[in-house]
Amino acid sequence: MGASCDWERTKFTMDEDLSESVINVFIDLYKKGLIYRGVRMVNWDPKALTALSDEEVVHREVQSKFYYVRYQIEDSDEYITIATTRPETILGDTGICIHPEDERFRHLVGKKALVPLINRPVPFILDDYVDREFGTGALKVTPAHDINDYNLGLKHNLPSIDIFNDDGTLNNKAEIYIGEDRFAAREKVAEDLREKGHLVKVETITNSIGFSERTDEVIEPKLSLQWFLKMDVLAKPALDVVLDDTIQFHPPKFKNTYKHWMENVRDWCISRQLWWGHRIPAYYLPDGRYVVARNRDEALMEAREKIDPNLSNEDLRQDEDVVDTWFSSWLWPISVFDGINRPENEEIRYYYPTNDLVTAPEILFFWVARMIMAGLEFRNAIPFKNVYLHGIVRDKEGRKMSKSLGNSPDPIKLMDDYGADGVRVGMLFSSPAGNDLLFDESLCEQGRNFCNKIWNAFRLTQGWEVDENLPQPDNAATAVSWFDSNLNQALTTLESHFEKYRIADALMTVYKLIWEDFCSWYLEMVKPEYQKPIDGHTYKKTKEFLNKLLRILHPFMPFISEEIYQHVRNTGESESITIASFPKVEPFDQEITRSFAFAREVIMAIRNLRQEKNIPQKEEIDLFIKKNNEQRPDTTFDGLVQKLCKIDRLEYTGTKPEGTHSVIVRSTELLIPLEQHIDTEEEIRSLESELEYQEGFLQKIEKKLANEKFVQNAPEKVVAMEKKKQQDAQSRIHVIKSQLENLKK
RNA sequence: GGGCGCUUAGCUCAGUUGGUUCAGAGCACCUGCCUUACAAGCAGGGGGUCACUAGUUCGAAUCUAGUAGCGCCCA
Repeated sequence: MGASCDWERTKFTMDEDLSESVINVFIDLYKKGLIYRGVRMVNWDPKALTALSDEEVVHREVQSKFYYVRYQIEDSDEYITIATTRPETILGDTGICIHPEDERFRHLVGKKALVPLINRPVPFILDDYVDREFGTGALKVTPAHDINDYNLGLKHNLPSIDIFNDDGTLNNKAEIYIGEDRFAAREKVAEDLREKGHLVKVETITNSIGFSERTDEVIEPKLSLQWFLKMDVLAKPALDVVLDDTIQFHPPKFKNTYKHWMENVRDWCISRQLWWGHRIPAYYLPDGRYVVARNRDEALMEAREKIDPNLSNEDLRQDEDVVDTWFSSWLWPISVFDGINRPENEEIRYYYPTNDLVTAPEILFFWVARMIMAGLEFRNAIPFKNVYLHGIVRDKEGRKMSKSLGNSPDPIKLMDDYGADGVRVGMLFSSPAGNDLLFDESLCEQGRNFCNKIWNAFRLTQGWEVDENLPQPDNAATAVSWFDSNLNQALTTLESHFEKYRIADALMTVYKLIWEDFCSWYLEMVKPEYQKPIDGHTYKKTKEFLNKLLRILHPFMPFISEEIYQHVRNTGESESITIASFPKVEPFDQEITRSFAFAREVIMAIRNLRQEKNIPQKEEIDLFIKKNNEQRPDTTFDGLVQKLCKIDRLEYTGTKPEGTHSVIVRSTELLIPLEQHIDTEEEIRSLESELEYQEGFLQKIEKKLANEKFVQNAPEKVVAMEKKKQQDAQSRIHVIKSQLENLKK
């Protein structure tokens, strides 16, 4: 939605040059001895006839039968009972596992059990993997058909007997029911066990079964020959550059996660049984030997050279498998500029390394870590300096949005309802770096309202009639210099947020700058009276401010900022905001922003009083400001206070005039004449409660300052601040007290 | 089972490496306004023992340890 991309440069990992890079890298790593073939347990989908990644397997709790089967002990009348949900797999059993401390079975160690129906003798092994409480406490071990059994088998040197064909039917290793489907075989085996007296009982249990995300077929764990990439050599340098902050993660908490993974990294299984992808460049001979080469011709040459000079093209069969998609993605920062095939070309030298990578934490390992490895391995340089990890949008229940769950909001619908900018703002508002966010449409609504606000502010300025001959009123001049300072101050804050990758905070700064400072304050300050023109200078400055604000806003709201920019841009400026420069911080007057902060409090206090006393907006009132000791009053914003509060007469006074209601701001007393009866009793009550609060506050500070340890240990700045607070509180208390005295007279 | 993280207002979340009246934002809620850019708005308001317990410190939402819930990643 509104990304400013260079659409002339699109790339796909399956493009010819990028595919070539993948093949070249495969061959290079193979020659370095980093790629090898090995056996591994995969998630097999017998219907789709492919291995699946763990992410493509959906686990569901289902009702299953738990069969208790007894195995005879060899050369004995004794039996041992084991429990299983998959009785058909006993045909692939190669051991029985018992807990080393389980008294019930200790005497069986060294003996053998006979697998029922086929009478295969299998040994007992001892391992504390077994849960003594579960089932019967004895576990049948089928290394070829269960990942845990596979690991047990490896540990205890048990053979693997694979009894299934790829389509889930039994093969001749099963000895019986050859050609039957695994589920039909389960029924038949159970029936046979019952007939022969091996079935002790059947229970119902709930267990978790993996299903194929695509075919919904029950996943069969299957041993298969796969290609692997050794990780240790590649991981070490990739870990170092993150640990020493050559590459920085934002937020940095992901360093730990990364470290843990890189230190425990396992070899990367890079082959996939899919019909699409980059095909593995390995060519097999009929006897199973193979060569790895760029293409068929080179493979044939190499095979003739190394193996048999009489080989022909027909003798070679290319590996059916393809490489994992990440095996092309990890090259992206390099291959996108053809830096693998042409390492010295101009583009790769200009664009590599880049600055920032923006991605989700969930692919920190899959992708980010591997890009770093590839960068260091193939270019001897890191691919990027910063990694910004944004949150993942989840639904209200905290679930990841996914197509299969159907819980994603329809982005087109969202844009119809809130506009693309509105949706962007909604997303950005709730994206503190690295934390997930629960999707909430009300944030998009907020974004839409913001668009509306900006548009209306623009409409207001458009509607103004400009009179170039009109001199600039003082109020407008003050407003302009205040907003100019305020804008630059906000820009400073904004820069610091950007530097720290705090995008949501940056947006909030812009949001408040536009909505509160520009719309609610500045525009109200300079707005001419109804049907009167605005002076040329103020108009020009206002248009400049708007122009600047749009450029600041553009990264967050590209569409509306461009639309309005086209109306306010000056001749000679960039023709599109997408290429306009971001405003730079200019020196600003902090004095005026401080002075405004006070004026703002005064204005708010008066508005408050109006509301409390039900004084209509339109009715003009007078304001007396009691002179504060010997201090010189700051009158910079007096005119604007008058304008924004509809004050007819504003005067400084030494004493409180009759019939005025008093409001205290900081330690200044504001006195407003009220025609209606002034409830002295109530005023006294409210002043007394204010006095109580201020005295409590003062007490707290004085206690702190009386504490020698505090004065000694705290930084000077903090102590000075406390002293300032003390003074302020004291003078406020003084004002309240004298006011109370007046009232009680 | 291993690792990482979370718990702050009714809801969704900030709180920038312990110190301004620091307890915040938006939404929701309440009050008053159809004020001439904007009711998708304006001006105000209420609301939290910062999960719990103990510690470190002059000072803790922030640091340490434990407890209780919850989430994610990898097995």
